[in-house]
Amino acid sequence: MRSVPSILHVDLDAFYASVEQLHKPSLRGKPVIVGGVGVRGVVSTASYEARAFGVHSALATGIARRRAPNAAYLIPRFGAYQAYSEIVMGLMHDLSPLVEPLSLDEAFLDVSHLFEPGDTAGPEAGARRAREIAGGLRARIKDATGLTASVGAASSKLVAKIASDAEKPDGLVVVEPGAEQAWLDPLPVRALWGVGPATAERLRKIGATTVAELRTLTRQELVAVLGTSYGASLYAIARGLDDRDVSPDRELKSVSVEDTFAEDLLDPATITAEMDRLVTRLSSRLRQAGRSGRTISIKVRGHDFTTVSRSETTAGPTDDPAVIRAATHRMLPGAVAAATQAVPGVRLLGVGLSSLAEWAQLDLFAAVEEDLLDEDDLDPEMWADDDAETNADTDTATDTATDTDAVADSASGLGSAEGAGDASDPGPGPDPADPAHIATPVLTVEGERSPRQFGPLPPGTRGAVDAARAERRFLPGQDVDHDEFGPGWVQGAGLGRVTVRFETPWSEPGRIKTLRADDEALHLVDSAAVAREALERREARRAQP
DNA sequence: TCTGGGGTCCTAGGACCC
DNA sequence: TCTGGGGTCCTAGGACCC
Repeated sequence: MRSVPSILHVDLDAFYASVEQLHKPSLRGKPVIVGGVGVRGVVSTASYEARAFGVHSALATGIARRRAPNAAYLIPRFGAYQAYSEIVMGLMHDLSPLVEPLSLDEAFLDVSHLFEPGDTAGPEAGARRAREIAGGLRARIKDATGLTASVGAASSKLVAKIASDAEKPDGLVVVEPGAEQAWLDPLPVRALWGVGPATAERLRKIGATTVAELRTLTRQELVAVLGTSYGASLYAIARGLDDRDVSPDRELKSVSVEDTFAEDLLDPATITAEMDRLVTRLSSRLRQAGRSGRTISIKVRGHDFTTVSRSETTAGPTDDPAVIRAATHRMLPGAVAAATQAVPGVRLLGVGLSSLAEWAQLDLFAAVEEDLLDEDDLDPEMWADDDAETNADTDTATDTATDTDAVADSASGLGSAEGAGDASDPGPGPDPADPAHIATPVLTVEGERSPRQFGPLPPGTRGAVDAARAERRFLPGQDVDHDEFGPGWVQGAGLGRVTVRFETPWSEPGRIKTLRADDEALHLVDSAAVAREALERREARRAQP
């Protein structure tokens, strides 16, 4: 704990939904819901207008649609969010080298070095200084991106985090040193970081619903109910005792991918085939992150939500898809049997790797060869009954590389057409002999370095989006470009038609047109490229007198 | 039309070794 | 020939966060 409120917690308000409103002028001031739009989707982020209808994160999209039938339901565009996140994290780095990202939209920041001797004169002086620092950062974020950030400043991470939440959205709360306890006391225990529904219920049973009540419990009582580690830490937390440092370089501990299927899988061959696709996705993510690992885990969720995991630990680290695939094949039958014991049907499959090691990245070209081998490596037997799907999957895998490439590319200017070209081009796969192609994964690895510097890799709904792109299926929210009508976004699709709203982040609200889904003039566009153009135009406008 | 996808951390039991 | 205690690794599951 410090004598000044020099730890900031910065949290972008309704981040995904806010980026969508910035990018889609017709949605500003309207309820916007970002998340899974399918039958088993859940809400990632709801705009504040949508929250008024009782829609919030983690709510089933089906329920959200009943509560807010007129809201816009959009799939996440992670490329765009990543681009905005990098700008915001960059602004924080301008202020301090000690930035600890928690996600794309959230970070701790240690700004101790910006306090001068006079600022430690008393709690008021320290708070004043913190307010200046945080206020300046909020203004720069708004200026550079158009997004609002809520900031909490305090003498510890614990209090800063809760403070940032206290006056959301667009809030700034500074808790003066010495005032922490009085500030925490009236809060519900649920507000404490790490106290979820289960812990809150246990605490309620022993008479604690607020922090003040929690503080009346002895350490022994808490340890008895919650266990040694958690009980002791909650005892400290209730007293505002938290001396954790802001740590900028947190190691990645595991990498995983999973898919929930619109309809339960029943056929063992299909289950295995889906697992193989996940392994392909996982190994491409591992390669991008430059990691290998020793523990291979799978996850199977049955129709009734029974969730089973199995894992196997190898002697040495691996990122070899053949090794991972073989392990999943050994574990899958038992896990599926356990998860479907009561009710048949698999709703989710997942695979992950942990006990990670830095992967010696001595030979990037070897990684490229491996990449190509992977595609050929797919067991043809597995796909014998569905050739079309095999092709779609191959496109998906190559697309992943191209997609990330476009993210890196667009930093240097254009490249927005790249993604669109690739998406609509059903031509043959990349030519391994073509040096331009060899260069692609190398760029991908380099390109990932900057996001990783700031935070976790964008989560992987990429798989679904890439599949949609490969099949030229349009999903609501996606960026498109039409040769005649110009840029816009997909408002809805179905029955061979696509409804597009022709507007851009830098235009007035635009008009809707309904087009044929097979319209050759309509292309999907990489969302990261659109975001970068929006940010660049904003910067250019700002630079004018 | 109920429940995503990416993570982190903790616990508890069993195996194995000393 | 009844059983000990600690440390580490592995596995499975659960709580929690965004």
